[in-house]
Amino acid sequence: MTTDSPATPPNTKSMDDIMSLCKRRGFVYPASEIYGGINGFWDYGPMGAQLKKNLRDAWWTDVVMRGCNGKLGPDGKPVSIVPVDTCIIQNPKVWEASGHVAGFNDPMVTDMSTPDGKRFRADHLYGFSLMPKPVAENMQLLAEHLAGRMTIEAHPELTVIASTLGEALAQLQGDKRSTKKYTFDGFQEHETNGVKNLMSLATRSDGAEYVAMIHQVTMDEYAKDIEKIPSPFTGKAASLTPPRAFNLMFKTFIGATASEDDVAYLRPETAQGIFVNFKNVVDTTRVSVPFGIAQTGKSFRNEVTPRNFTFRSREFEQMEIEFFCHPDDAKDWYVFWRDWRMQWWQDLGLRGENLILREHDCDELAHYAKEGAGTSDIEYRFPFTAPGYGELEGIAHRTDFDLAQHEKHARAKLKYFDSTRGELAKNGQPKGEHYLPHVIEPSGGLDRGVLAILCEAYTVDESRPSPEFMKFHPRIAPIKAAVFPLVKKDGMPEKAAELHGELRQKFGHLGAIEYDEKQSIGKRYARMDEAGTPYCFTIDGDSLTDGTVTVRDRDTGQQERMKMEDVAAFLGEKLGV
RNA sequence: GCGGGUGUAGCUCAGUGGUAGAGCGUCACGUUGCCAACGUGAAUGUCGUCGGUUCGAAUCCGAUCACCCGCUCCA
Repeated sequence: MTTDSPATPPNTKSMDDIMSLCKRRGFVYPASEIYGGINGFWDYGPMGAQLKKNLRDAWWTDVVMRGCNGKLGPDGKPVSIVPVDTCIIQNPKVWEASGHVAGFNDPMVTDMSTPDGKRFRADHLYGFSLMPKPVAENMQLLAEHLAGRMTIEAHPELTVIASTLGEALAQLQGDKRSTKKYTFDGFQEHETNGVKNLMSLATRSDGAEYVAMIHQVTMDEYAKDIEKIPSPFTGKAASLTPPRAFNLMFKTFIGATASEDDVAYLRPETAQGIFVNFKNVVDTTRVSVPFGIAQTGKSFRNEVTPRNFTFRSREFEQMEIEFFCHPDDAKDWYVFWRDWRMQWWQDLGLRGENLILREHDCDELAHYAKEGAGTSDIEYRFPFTAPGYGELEGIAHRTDFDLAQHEKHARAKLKYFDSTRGELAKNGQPKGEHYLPHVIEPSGGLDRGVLAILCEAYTVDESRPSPEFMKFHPRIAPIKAAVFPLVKKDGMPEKAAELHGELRQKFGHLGAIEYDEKQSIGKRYARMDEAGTPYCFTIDGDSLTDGTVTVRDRDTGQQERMKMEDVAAFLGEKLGV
């Protein structure tokens, strides 16, 4: 970041206009639109599917096949990456080990008064309340209270975490804070409007009589009186966050009977498929640490609020690398990946100050990254986040958290034997070292990448005949080139069809090569501008006599003339092949 | 999850109780020798969905769904 340059204006492009173009030109459609759509899901049309494939291919080629495009790692050696393609559905124990199932399946409350922000299930909080006896004697009033139709001042004085009422009672009876001050004549269960409570007469040390109640803290009480509920850990009031349902995991059933015994989950990240195959890859493919395993694929999360076009959707595709290295080298590799991934996005056209690299502060680090060398985000300033930014890719030092978890839960030996380390033996060879590798995880969002590229490419220039156009980098443009006969006569269509066939044969594996003879030449150029086609080749009268064609550049509108036989070489160079 | 807004042709939108419209785009034919050219013609609508009020609903009422914005949330 430079400090003396003027502030970049926020991204002022209109998201409505971008979405409109995406629909009009077949980039993105609302999923199952003819049925009214479905919240949080989007489909890609012909243009979008090819754009997305081109981005995925660029990643696959540059990261996996070319090992960071040939850039040497911090150890001075070529970067080694191998791909896998693992299942969306894994053994449910995978997600127990990774922590995805246990912590985030139920409404959770976070206790901000504890140093580490303890989190517990909302329905596991039980409160101990006291009511003056005269009120309790009026059972009608009490019933109204229990049904939530009226409030009487009976906020819990004390809370505990328990999964049942009985467990709560046991805990409270062992808690000096209550037993020191009160004597009880025995708790009995009462049920009012389906709500079960334990109630007892209580006598305070000074002789005052109360009704004591142990009850589960209801959602209603959270909503109304959360400020007054004391922390179960510290006793402080006003320290609980409202219950939040983290229905992160998509649940499904294996087999036709669909019973609770057959529960499985759609993966919330591709990473775990890599971790559980770490040993397989090490044992079968002659890789050695440091090396990475890469995977692209769909993941699923029940987002709280899917929003902002495709930015936060419930089904999305990731491009993930888990890079395994010796713990001592983790810092170097973290820096390497962070910088190279930033460079990669820039090279695809996300230049300028709409793209930033942001190092996380300590307090926002994920649980698995606390001990690590750091986490950073590559963020893009989308029109809907401006002047803020939205995450495109996260680069995290995950330490050995995941491998350690799987080692424990699966009781598998995942330690790596590194024969290049350890003290030297008598013969001068290292003795080797067993260790659990640390992991640097560059995890990118493919759909978010596509969205960023769409937003970046969208350009309005009122001075052009076609003001609205898409400035895709040629490498990811879904249509690579178009061939036109200037007019539909005099043998021009035949000549153009010939060139079209040749280009399609040579470059069709990279993207579409279009042929268009409909309507005026200006309209055809405009159509291609809107689809983001970088080059248009036009056959005119001269083509028939001297074998030259014109090539028009999308961004400048400039034309130049070249020999027809040079067209393929020209386009190949522009596409970087 | 809460609050606000929007929903009519592929896109942008008009239509406030009485025949479903415009511009652009698309397609066809003609014209056209390089930048959304011109002429003629054509196709395209569960008016988001369901229900109610009414002789009659795109229009009024209710519910619901989707999208947008703000809050919240996002290991």
